Amino acid sequence: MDHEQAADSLTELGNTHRLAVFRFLVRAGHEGASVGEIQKELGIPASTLSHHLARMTKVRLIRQEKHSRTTICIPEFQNLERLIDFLMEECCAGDAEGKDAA
Amino acid sequence: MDHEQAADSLTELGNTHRLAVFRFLVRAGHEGASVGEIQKELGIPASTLSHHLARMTKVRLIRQEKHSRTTICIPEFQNLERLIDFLMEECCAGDAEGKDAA
DNA sequence: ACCATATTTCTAGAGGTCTCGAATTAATGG
DNA sequence: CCATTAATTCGAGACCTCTAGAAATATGGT
Repeated sequence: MDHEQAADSLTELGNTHRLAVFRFLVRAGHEGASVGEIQKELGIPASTLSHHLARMTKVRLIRQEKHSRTTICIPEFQNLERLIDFLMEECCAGDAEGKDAA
Repeated sequence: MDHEQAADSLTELGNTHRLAVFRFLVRAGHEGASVGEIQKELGIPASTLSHHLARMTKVRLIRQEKHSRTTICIPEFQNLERLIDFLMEECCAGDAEGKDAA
């Protein structure tokens, strides 16, 4: 994960709707959820939701699989892990005592 | 960590300058770094940097301690941990097989 | 072919963010 | 005091995001 990709991902997560969607998908797990299911759960207007999902897909926080009419959204768990690692990288390297003393 | 605070924190981290500053401070550890040191390291104009630091302080990603003329910035490690936990909460609860299979 | 369902694209207004020079405030040293 | 250093506040232009209704697209069923 490079700096720019991390910043982009964090920007996308920093929106109330997108964060709610992402967390819903994280809970849903590897099977994900369809756009319609997300809409029912969170009550976001379709066009707004589609816009947010497109943004999250673009930065690879999620991926979308189209099965005939329905679009399934699945979190990119590996990228979430990479993002978290990026934030904690070299944590407390400057501390006198043991590192990672978060 | 509630939803709104998480979203606010993520928004702040989602800016290239702020992310660079935050990571520099995470590396610096519990002793943090002064505004001047951050400026020297990252080469961000003073007014711009001050603006970004104020925003990060507001959402408690960092805290600022004033020692006479110099302002020391220190990451709020606990809040970073809470934020990360928030993102992973109930990860894969909907999966048939074991949870947290990120 | 026709209709319903699922989702995306278009559009546009309202509001927010980023940036940084200039001015300002505050604290220290001589 | 006066100059210097450290940092913040002000101001304004450029740019981006959010939102959601309306229109469009795509697929499947009958």
